[in-house]
Amino acid sequence: MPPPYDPDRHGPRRVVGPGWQSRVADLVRRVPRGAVTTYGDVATALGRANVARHVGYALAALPAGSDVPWWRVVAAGGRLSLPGAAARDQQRRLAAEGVAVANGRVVAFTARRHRFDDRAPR
DNA sequence: GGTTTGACCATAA
DNA sequence: CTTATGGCCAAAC
Repeated sequence: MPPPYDPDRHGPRRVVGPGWQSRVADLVRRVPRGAVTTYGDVATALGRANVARHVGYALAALPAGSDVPWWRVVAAGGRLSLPGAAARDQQRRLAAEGVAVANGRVVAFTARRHRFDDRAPR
């Protein structure tokens, strides 16, 4: 039996059905070092352009120590939309791989934006 | 059932 | 550049 879900420790569990979490994770894993993508791009690549928010929820639920580079996912326009201290953590992680962030925005966002060439099945 | 809450987004002013 | 608004979806309450 899995332990009971604890929103305080795992964040909001807002998914778009079974498999959503892992499909988001698999896609984000493909974003290479030094590149970024957006919640909307991930949602679109998964065939659900209207559930960008749930991409964020899925990432928020990742276990600590996950191999998923969640910090490479930013909001539209290259903005960092994480609450409070988490945004600084994300900025630090991005900087560690050469992605500069200034005033809450990824510098040269368009150039660093990753394109999901092959789209995923619905 | 209804209301609130978000790691969102596009658009308008 | 900024804020405001409406739309969106699913879980929590």
